[in-house]
Amino acid sequence: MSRTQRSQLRPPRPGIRGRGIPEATVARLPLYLRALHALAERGVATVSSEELAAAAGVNSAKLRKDLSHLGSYGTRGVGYEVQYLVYQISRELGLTQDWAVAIVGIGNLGRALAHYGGFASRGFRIAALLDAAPGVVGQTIAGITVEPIDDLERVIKEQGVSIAVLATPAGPAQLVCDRLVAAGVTSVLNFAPVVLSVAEGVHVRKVDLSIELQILAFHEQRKSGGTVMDAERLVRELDAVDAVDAVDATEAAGEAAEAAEAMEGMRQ
Amino acid sequence: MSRTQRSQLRPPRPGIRGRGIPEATVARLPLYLRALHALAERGVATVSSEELAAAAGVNSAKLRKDLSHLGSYGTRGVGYEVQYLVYQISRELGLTQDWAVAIVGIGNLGRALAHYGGFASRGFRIAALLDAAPGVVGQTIAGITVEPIDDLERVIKEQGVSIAVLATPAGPAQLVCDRLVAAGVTSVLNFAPVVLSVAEGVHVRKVDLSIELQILAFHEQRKSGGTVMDAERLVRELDAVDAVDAVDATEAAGEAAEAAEAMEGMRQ
DNA sequence: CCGACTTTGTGCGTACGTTCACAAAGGCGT
DNA sequence: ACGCCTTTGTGAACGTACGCACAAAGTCGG
Ligand SMILES: NC(=O)c1ccc[n+]([C@@H]2O[C@H](COP(=O)([O-])OP(=O)(O)OC[C@H]3O[C@@H](n4cnc5c(N)ncnc54)[C@H](O)[C@@H]3O)[C@@H](O)[C@H]2O)c1
Ligand SMILES: NC(=O)c1ccc[n+]([C@@H]2O[C@H](COP(=O)([O-])OP(=O)(O)OC[C@H]3O[C@@H](n4cnc5c(N)ncnc54)[C@H](O)[C@@H]3O)[C@@H](O)[C@H]2O)c1
Repeated sequence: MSRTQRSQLRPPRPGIRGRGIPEATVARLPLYLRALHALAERGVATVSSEELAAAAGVNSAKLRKDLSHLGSYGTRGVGYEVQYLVYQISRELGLTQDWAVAIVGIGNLGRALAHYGGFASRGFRIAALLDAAPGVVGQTIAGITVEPIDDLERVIKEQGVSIAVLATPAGPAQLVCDRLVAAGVTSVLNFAPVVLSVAEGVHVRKVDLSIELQILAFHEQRKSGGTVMDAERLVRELDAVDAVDAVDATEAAGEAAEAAEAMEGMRQ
Repeated sequence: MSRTQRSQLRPPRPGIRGRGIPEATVARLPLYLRALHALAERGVATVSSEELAAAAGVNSAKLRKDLSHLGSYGTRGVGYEVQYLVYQISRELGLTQDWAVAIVGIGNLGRALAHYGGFASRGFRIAALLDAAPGVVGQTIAGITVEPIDDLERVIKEQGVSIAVLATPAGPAQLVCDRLVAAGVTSVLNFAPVVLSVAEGVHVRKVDLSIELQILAFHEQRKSGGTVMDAERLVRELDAVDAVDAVDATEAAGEAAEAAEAMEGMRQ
């Protein structure tokens, strides 16, 4: 058919020769790091992949594969040296240097973040707080004076901020983000419930509590809606549908587990 | 039915997961929902997958596939009816009913969450606040009185709480979680930097701001050394490296992609 | 120095997720 | 009534992630 030879069209760009660490792995490294810190504090010198994986709540094979992306840092028959591994992961994550972080939007959330001590201990220094409200600007929070948003560009540059936390309302978020990026910020942690669009090369991660709750609600509904997704029953119904081959077979199959059909009538 | 009469070619058997919606899709539905709400507020009646995808910041094919898991709710040549889609997604996510949510640990973060209005508007009713500190218990926050942690079981049951937000320090988190689950909670949104272990059937989602920052730092480190990460340039240089396959790649390439290689030598 | 034992690092099969591309569906103008 | 144009829904290719299972590598007691 006409659709085939695509594989030749694109010069294959396979894995960039080992250097690129999978995103999924990167997301787990902080987890390992935390577990390792806890072990180090307890004076543990050496840990096996099995133990560390248990502490981090992951499969041990996955942990080993993750670590193998950083290099061969384990000793067969023994495990990993805790201190050494802490250092290697820290280095890989860029935590051996200090990062200046700015928080923009010092409301309920921004305030809580500013007070939180868990950042400094990981190499993130809160270098500036910014807000637009006259009542907020000038306040001192956790030892830092809130600066006016008009000074954004100056503050970002003076402090060498490259990572910003965005905690303004949704409305001004994109605008503020644009200014941050223009001022030199290249990573944004966004709490505002909006999809930010940024230039290529700028990294945005979002934290959206509403979304998390909605995902939980989805699963919650599954649980309460009848018994726990009875697989047997579902199969039986699908088979029944196959046998009958009724008019709306597809739809019935699609909605087998529930009476969405009834809802259909509710529309409008 | 009025809607469709899909091709008879394919036996209606998408697999044993007739009703199972992929987790990745579930995670995006709230995003679509938010975009749809915004459209509805602007009075838009109909939207194409292309437009909606842009608003949600995803690929349009992905959006269509996601929606196709809910049913065939679009009209070819036209798009999706906004109101109808809002209803269908809401129903799928279980947002047509009200969920009673408890927040445990009313410190910096718990307080911010309690004050946040964005939950109620999505069908999440904050039904209880719980804390252990005598100074906090009895306070009224956002119209709700903080109850003592000793009353956890009673409160959870009285209010019919099935979703809890855990915002205590890391130390007591697992213990509190166990009590919550024992009292009937089956979904937990965890802010404490610990890996919670729960019985099967209980859903835990975690929000960890430190981890998010560390992931950003990782990417930030990759960028620094060059100016603004120019994707084209990077690819060109990587190709060069591949071709040469030598230890001494260009300096710029070394910084961008081969940094870890050099570090490799530093070990020991 | 050896052989038993432990644990790593990874090949491989499988499952899941993403994206492309297009036939089929349906509206709409004429 | 018809053909054009837009857009959906989905098959298929591709890519990424996961976890099992095991050979290789190393430790350690004797
Ligand atoms: N508080 C929560 O628990 C929570 C939960 C989920 C999401 N969020 C989101 O996080 C963001 C912040 O929430 P919040 O509860 O702190 O809101 P908030 O209203 O308490 O605080 C917002 C702060 O941003 C400031 N601000 C407004 N416009 C600004 C601008 N242009 N530049 C700089 N600062 C500006 C305001 O002065 C205010 O201090 C919101 O987008 C909210 O939707 C908050
Ligand atoms: N504040 C932040 O920005 C932030 C950021 C990332 C992570 N976190 C995490 O979120 C959690 C809460 O952070 P926070 O800043 O609000 O801390 P916090 O110390 O301000 O508040 C913790 C609250 O939990 C209460 N508490 C302690 N033990 C309890 C128990 N056994 N039962 C019930 N309540 C108990 C305390 O009385 C206190 O009110 C912590 O685990 C923290 O690591 C917070």
